[in-house]
Order: sequence, then structure tokens, then C-alpha cells
Amino acid sequence: MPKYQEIANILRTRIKNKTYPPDSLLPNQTDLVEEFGVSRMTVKKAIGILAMEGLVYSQRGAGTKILNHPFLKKDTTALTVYEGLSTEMGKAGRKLVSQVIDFQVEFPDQTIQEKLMLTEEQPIYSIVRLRILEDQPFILEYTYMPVHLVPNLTRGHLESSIYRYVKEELGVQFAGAYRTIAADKSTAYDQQYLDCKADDPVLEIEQIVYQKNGSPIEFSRSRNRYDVRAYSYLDVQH
Amino acid sequence: MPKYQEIANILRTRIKNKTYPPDSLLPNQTDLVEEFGVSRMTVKKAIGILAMEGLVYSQRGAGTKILNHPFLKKDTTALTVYEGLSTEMGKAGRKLVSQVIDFQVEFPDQTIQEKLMLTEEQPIYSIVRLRILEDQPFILEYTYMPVHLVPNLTRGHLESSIYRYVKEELGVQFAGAYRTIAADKSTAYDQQYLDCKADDPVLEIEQIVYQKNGSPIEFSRSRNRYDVRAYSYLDVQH
DNA sequence: GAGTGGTCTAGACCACTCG
DNA sequence: GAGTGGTCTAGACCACTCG
Repeated sequence: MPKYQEIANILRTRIKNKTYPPDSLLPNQTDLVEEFGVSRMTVKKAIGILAMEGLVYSQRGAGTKILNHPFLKKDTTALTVYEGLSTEMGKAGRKLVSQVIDFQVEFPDQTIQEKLMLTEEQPIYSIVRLRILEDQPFILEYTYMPVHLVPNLTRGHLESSIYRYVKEELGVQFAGAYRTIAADKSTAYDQQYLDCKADDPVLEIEQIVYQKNGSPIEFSRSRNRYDVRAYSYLDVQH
Repeated sequence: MPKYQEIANILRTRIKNKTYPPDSLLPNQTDLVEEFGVSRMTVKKAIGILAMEGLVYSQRGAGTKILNHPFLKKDTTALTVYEGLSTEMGKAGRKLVSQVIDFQVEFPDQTIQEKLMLTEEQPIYSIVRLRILEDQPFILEYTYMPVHLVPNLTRGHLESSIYRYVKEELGVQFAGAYRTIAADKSTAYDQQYLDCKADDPVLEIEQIVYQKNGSPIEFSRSRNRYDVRAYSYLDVQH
């Protein structure tokens, strides 16, 4: 692990345990250079990480201030990094079960060809799963992935965690995701699986997940029960 | 403007006009050092900006690749930086009208005290506006701002752009925002102003906007017609 | 083994804030 | 004017990718 990461971790710990209390100033960069025995560029890089996380704000001439946003108390980190729903819920200590409703291999239609940058001859997995959180159905999820990028996918993976298989066993690295969030009326299909009423809306999240090499590896549409799931995130300006 | 910004701008232009085509490699950092007559750290910082924007992906040993994400073609930049709806729509060349439904000064209730970090004696503006895009009502927006942070706000500002007044005339700098997005059933009030049907859902976006010094300056809830507005953004991992 | 980007140093100059 | 963080340099070493 690079030095600037280690230093960022140490400083983050001190902020979280109030060694550096909110609204106070971080020691200046020269002092941190002395404490950690590194160059100033390295200290600055460490502080830059904390600034990206919204923990501190540096101002030329005035020092680096510890911020006190209410979202420090919330668990938003899980939402900004793509790691799959199972992993996210596992970290939060909540029990997620995935019930496989459909699992097919087929040729992609036009929409999916575009989203996943495929030709019509490149087969895809088409997966429908109901995600059940602590015995309550809450997301109906349609997932499409190119077969050649995710070989040997099994029903077992779908029931535990696709993300873990793709990342840990296939060694795929994710670059990020493009998401669109919208409200929609529930369909009869939604109502059946999500166990919701005819006039209940759903929150729909569409996402395309990209690998680090730039090719899309997943397109999914998830239909969320409106009363169970909202989507939160922190948008820090740089 | 710092050198690394200038270089990033030049490289971004070359990517957008395909001087560096998608899937090709950027010239290596040593060559760019020669071309621009700067040190390698400066070149690296410029490339870092493009990587944050999702335009390129650098890999140790292999070079820096120009990515070809479909969202290069979409206009998502406006959505990741807080600049107010009027400014956003203005840039897209669309005509936005804001109709002021209510404009009051009052003491904050418990919720707003918490969101804006205020005491119950610190007065706030309470604003309700209907945002009309090209003659179609599409957002009903409730905005709350502390009076002491936004002195002399007038009805005129509400009708044009609060953001422009706060930023340009008051000189406030924004650090970012915390947002929560959810689906909800429409209320009678929504239906009246948004001109939607009883079983139409709405997309609700709650946001707290922070100043660079860390204090919240705005809390708002916007109720969006579900068939007109979705919310998109790019989530790049770092 | 050649070429690549990632990290790090030790210093410098400067713009900015604050009392 | 003293102290702060932002930028920049010219070099170094290294981990990694690729043929």
C-alpha cells in the first residue's frame, strides 16, 4: 500500500474518533511532513483523498478544516462503490436472499446490443431475480451480461452473488457505472413478485457497469418497492 | 489557470474531436512532457482529471487508453455539478419558467433545524415553486434556506435563479450536495400543480447543499412528474 | 528486456488568509 | 508580515505489461 494511502487512513481514523474534532483545523502540511517523515507532495495527496470523501476542506492560506456533515453518520459509502447488492447488505449486517425467477441464454435484442456494445450474434445471459431482504421482497431485478465475459455462470452464483464470482473468481476489475433513476407505475408482474398494491409506484434503477478496460459487462434494470428503498449519495465538487 | 488544467483541456479537446480516437492509447507521459514542456508530475495530474471524468483509463505498464463510453455522447456533466435547475436547462437550450406559489419567512420546524443545522430561533425562507419547462409543469419544489446566509432574497430571484443570486451576487462557494432519490405516490397537491393523474407516481429528490466552509445552505424536496424527468449520473471508481 | 505509468523526494515560488 | 496550502520541477526507483 502506498504511503499516501496509509497516511490517509491514519488521518481518517483520527477524524472519525474525534482526535481532530469537527470544525477544527488539521495540523498544517509541514507538521504532517515531520510527523510522518515523508515529503509534502505525499501529505498533500493523502489530504486530497479525504477531501474527495467530503471529510475535510482545504483552503489556500487558511488551512484544512475538518467538516461535520450529517452524512458522516450515515452509511453512504456502500452506495457510491459498485459491489453488488449482496455485498452491500452483508456489510450492513442484513440478510439478503436471491430467488432466481428466470435464467436463460439468448441473443440480445437491439436495446441490449447498444447498452452492452454487442453484435446480434454475441449471446447474453438473461436473468430475472427477486431480491428478498429479511423475508420481505423488495427488488425485482433484470440482469443482462455477455456470455463471453462471464463464462460458466451457474444458478448457484445467481443465488449467492454474481458480483463476487465475477470479481473474485474471474478477476474482473470494475471501472464504474452509469445509472439512471426514475419512478414508474408498477406492472402486474411487479405487483405479483414485490407483493405490492396496484397503485403503488416503483423506483427503477437502470445501470450499465463498465470494466476497467472500457467494455460494459452488465446492464440491469431493478424495480424497487417504493416504500422500502431510496437511493442516496454524496456529490462532492472538485 | 494552472498548467495541469490547461493541458487537461487540450487533451480533452483532442479526445472529443477524435484526434485521439476511442480505444487508442494516449501518447505516453514522457512524450507529453516533451510536447508541453512541463514536468511529468504535471502531465500526470492533467491525465488524472480526464480519468476522473471517465474519459481515459491508465494502467501501469500498459499506457493510457481512450475510453468509448456511450455516456460521452450524453449530457451528464450538468447533473453532477450543482448549479441549479435554471442554469442546467439554460445550458441545454431549454426554456424554464419558475412560478412562485408561496414565499414565506418563518422559524424552522424540527426536521429543517436538523437538516440545515439551525436552532429554532434562526429564521428560514420557505419557498414553493412550480418549475415549468417549455410550457409543461414538471417539478413542484419546496426549498428552505437560512435567512442569515441568503440576505435580501426577493421574489425576483425566485422567478429567475436563486443559484445565480447566491453564487454570483453573494459570492457563496458550494462544496457539494447530499441527495436522496425515491419514488412516491402523488398527493392531491402534486396532481393539481403538476397536472398529473391520481395514479401517477412522482420522483422525489431531496437534497442538502453545502457551502465550502461546511455549513448547509439549502434543503429542498422536489416532486418530479414521473414521465418527464429521470435522474442520471456517472459513478467512476477511484 | 523495453516501455509504461505509479510513487516519492527535496526543494522552490507563489497566491491567499488573517490579524 | 507570518503562516497557510497550491503548483511545479527534475530527478529517482519501482511494479507492471507485453511480446
